[in-house]
Amino acid sequence: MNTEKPNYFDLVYQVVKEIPEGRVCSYGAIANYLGLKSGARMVGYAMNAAHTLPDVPAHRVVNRNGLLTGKHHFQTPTKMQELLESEGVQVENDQVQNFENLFWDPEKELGF
DNA sequence: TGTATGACGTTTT
DNA sequence: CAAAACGCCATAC
Repeated sequence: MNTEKPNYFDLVYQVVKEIPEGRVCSYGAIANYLGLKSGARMVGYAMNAAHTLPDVPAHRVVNRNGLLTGKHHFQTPTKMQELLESEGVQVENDQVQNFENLFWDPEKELGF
């Protein structure tokens, strides 16, 4: 009984909102956690809509390379890096340093 | 109503 | 090894 369609956007918001401060996550990781194996695009696009939501730290979500691909969609292209650095995440050349260490895995952190 | 595109990632050529 | 195409679903025009 699943007459309602899976609102991927909402699911993404829930996970992103659970990302602790000073941590970063990747689109694919969220997509994988939600079952969107190849729907990483949806996660990124969801972030675009997430802009209207205050509890969705999209700046903590980066691509698989740890690159701030979506920085250009923020209030200012540098805002994303500013926010990350403000939380303790070192960013250089639009790339998250120590990305592996700061990586926040939903399945792992949430204790799937 | 249909086409085009998008904050990615994986797979194949 | 590198580059290109595909897949996924929703929004925009």
